[in-house]
Amino acid sequence: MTAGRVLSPGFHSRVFDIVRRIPRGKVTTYGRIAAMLGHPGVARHVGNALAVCGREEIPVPWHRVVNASGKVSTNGTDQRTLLEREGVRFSPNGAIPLKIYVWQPPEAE
DNA sequence: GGTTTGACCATAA
DNA sequence: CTTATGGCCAAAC
Repeated sequence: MTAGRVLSPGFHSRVFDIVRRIPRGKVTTYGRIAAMLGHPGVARHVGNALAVCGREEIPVPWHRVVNASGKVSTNGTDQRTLLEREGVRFSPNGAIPLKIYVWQPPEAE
């Protein structure tokens, strides 16, 4: 490889690819997606990518992605509504029990 | 091409 | 439980 300076060409695209693989009724966290991509510290970009996805109206189930606290980072109530609609139950404090609803990929590497 | 911005995360108090 | 702080790094300006 000539330069070898390729770290993440089109990071957003990779994020979308992961989010599309999330099955209905399951959720995942930003940091976890970042870890899947091989970058444990780029959780912020995962959220940023999804923000762009909403702006570009890209068909991605972004509502299935929450933060490490199990709460939605979006200000709107739409995300919670969509999740409950998929069968996800929220805790009294308004957070999701990740131990139950977190999506665990079949194969990790 | 440096500066600003984020749909975050871990830790501390 | 909440609030505050530092760090992480790509994309947009």
